Amino acid sequence: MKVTRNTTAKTAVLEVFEKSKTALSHTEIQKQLNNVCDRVTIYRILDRLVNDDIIHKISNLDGTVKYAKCNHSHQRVHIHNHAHFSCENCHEITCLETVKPSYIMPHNYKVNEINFTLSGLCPKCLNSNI
Amino acid sequence: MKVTRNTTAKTAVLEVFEKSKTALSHTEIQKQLNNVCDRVTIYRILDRLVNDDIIHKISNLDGTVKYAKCNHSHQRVHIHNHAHFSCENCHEITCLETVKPSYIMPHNYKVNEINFTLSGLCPKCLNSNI
DNA sequence: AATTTAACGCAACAATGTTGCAATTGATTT
DNA sequence: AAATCAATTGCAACATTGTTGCGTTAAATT
Repeated sequence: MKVTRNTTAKTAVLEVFEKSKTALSHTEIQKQLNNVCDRVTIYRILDRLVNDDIIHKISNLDGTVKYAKCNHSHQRVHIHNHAHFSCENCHEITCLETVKPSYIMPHNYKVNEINFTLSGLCPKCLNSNI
Repeated sequence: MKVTRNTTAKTAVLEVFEKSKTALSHTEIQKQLNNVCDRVTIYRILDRLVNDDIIHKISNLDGTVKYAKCNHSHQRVHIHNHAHFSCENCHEITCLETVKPSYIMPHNYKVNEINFTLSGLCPKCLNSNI
């Protein structure tokens, strides 16, 4: 098996995630990194972190892709089946770790993963009367 | 209010949707149209059809965007809150019109729209023992 | 048939993501 | 501490996807 290394670029990316309470796009991460590393390197780090189950990928309704740190606090095996909220006003994406949808599937489908994104107004924007 | 016109390009795009049982990406539509119109025109037609509530936009887990015809059969006012299934093997996306998730939201969020995508194996691929 | 303007084609651009390859550097071994 | 190995990086080049401006075309109405 491949050994993964703790490089300065990877550490820097992880710090950005640590500081952020919301999900981040590649571009947002790049801006915060301030030329710590190349654009391509960020893509590769994100790929690795997703593979290692350290972050997860979220694709938004408008087609944009964001990443967020996984919260492993309570589970041994991490499951990504929680919901995300996408604010139409500030465009922030937050994980709704407590929201787990229930649903009934037709027969003959094998479900491996679910993606549940709700959009509307987040508490912050709702309170400022948009 | 703007008047929308029935152009040959728009009719051709609608025919492609009519023939297809699954959701289609811009690229897939373009291939089926065989130079009926320009690439840009397809984008503009898709935008119009989404606005007119004739098709809906689905953004997939992997970041790809697809479109599918809306099924207005039983409702007056169309709601897009049904689930989609994305097959990991054949990459087809189908609407699961009957699947509607139930969930409980934290306070202070205003939900306008939901996107619920399940991925795994569709009946066709499940039966061929992948 | 004339008129109006929605829709179109084309070109050019912007954003996002990918790939190949030589150089670098983290981790391990000697 | 130096040598070794390969994971990781930077750079350049490319691919894909989506957008915008503008002059032209063609639906729909008069």
